[in-house]
Amino acid sequence: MSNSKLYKGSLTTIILKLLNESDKMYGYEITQKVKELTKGELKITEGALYPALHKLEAQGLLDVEVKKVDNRLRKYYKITESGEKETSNKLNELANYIATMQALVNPKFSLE
Amino acid sequence: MSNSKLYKGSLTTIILKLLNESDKMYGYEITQKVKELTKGELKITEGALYPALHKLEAQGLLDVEVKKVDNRLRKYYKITESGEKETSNKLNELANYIATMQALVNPKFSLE
DNA sequence: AAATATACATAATTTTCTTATGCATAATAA
DNA sequence: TTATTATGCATAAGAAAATTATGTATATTT
Repeated sequence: MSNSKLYKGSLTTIILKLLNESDKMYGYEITQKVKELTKGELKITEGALYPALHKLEAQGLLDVEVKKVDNRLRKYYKITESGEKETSNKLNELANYIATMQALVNPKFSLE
Repeated sequence: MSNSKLYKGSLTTIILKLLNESDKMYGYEITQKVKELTKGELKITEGALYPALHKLEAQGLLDVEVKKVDNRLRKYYKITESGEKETSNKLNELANYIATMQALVNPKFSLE
């Protein structure tokens, strides 16, 4: 993730959320989708993305399937059942974090 | 910062924002204020806080003044002029980050 | 023919945290 | 009265999660 420098820790949430919504995606596709959805605000770097995908796979949150398309390899990732649960956890954490930061930074929002 | 695990990079923004609002604060006071404002959601650890304060001071964003109160030392931090500018930058970045994440994670929010 | 896009991967480094430890005084609880 | 908790600062070791720099390879566009 570049062009934001901020708030490391959200990449996993982004990956899980995108894969939770689509049947399957491959790495490069994820980088393009994020660029599109954020109007270029967020650019996921490969150095961050691929290790993150490998870790999620190792944790059993994603399954992988390799396919050859146009003579090039693609590794399609698909969310598992426990990945779906973790997605929900991560999204809750994110919502909670945003609420917390707004309470801190914007006096108008107070918690509870 | 503990009890949240989330989103490294926000501590500096929090410190600057709090100091931008009050005349001066000391480290321990900041930890208590954050705990109070977030209803215990966010607990800033000393291991994160003090190095962060030292760095902000070294960058010229904060000034420091040592006082002895009740026979104990307190290091009061006060925001500088360039600290005020940086606060505004950081708050914009935060607002931008939140908008970006909502666009990614919540289909209802789209950028622009 | 050269540059850009597609597609994956890893290593070195940096940033920013957590955890652990250390020192010291004041206030409260057992 | 003694032990614990609170107040107050600090740093070192380690972990986590990025950035930056490479590397390989094919396809497409300029």
